[in-house]
Amino acid sequence: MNLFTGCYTHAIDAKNRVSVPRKIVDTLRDLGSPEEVVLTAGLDRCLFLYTPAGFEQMGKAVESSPLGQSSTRDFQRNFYASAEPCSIDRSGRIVLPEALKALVGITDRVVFAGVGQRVELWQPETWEARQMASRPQYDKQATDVFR
Amino acid sequence: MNLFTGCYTHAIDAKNRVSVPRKIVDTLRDLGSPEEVVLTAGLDRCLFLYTPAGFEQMGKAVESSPLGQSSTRDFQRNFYASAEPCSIDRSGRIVLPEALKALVGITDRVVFAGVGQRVELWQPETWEARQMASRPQYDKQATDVFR
DNA sequence: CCCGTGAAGTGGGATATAGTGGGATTTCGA
DNA sequence: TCGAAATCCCACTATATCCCACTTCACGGG
Repeated sequence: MNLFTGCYTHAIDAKNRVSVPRKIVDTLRDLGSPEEVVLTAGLDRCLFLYTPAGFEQMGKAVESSPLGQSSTRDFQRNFYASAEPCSIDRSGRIVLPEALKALVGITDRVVFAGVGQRVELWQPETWEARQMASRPQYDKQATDVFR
Repeated sequence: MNLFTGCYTHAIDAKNRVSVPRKIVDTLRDLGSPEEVVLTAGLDRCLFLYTPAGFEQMGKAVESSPLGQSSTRDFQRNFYASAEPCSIDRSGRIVLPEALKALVGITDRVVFAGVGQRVELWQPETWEARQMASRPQYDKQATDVFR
């Protein structure tokens, strides 16, 4: 399946390395990018992880927003300037850039959350809190989608 | 027939494996997915089981929502992060992810309930209670369903 | 009526691999 | 040329996966 799913918590070692969950790597392979990803500042205090192709496509959406608005320009700056390509080494790990770690408060462990077209990286505590807070609305919204 | 029906109770072993009822597997084969399914958090404290195709179709409804809304992002997170593809091994079993088991209180046995387009997985006691509670209103519910 | 056959569900041991840690080597800047 | 840092490479462990065997039950034939 070519969608990211599942939720996995992995440890970050002293060299800022973290294993990419096997299931995520499998999906990356299905998407044609088994060893290159792009990490960038996400929304709600997390990082977004895309395939290079997925990142470019997301970029198109950003481009099409009206440049006239200063908020658009600010967003573009964050989106592009904080983006970093990362390669997956032969033991299935990436190195988390220090700047991105600091940006979302990731310290020694990270949650990989598959979210369809993208993967999100969270500090475990932040992820937990966010899930707790949003779950009550989930059932309500879900009735429109499930059948 | 390409609709899921019937109700079966199976044991979960020490490795979190559970046999998929033969009748369910037959329907999966008719739907063109004899050995891959997607498990996800359902409604009313049960899990939903779909074919990969069925799951992706639901994803389409999710994709069309605006990423700009934080409620959309939260919904996507719940929907995708709680989903796991599972493969059916050669003895007809799947492994139930620990997180999903915990989410709906499944312990050592599970009820497979065929519900048309999907299959539901329940903790037996929860299933029983739900059936008990809703049975008396069956006739009344029918007025909402058939019209 | 009894036994043979096969399929469905279950249990357990052997093997593979995902995740992690640490040392060695290379690269880059001073 | 030297030192620090990043990268590469190998090793270990816990867990997941594969594979085989057993049991129970339904069915059918002798």
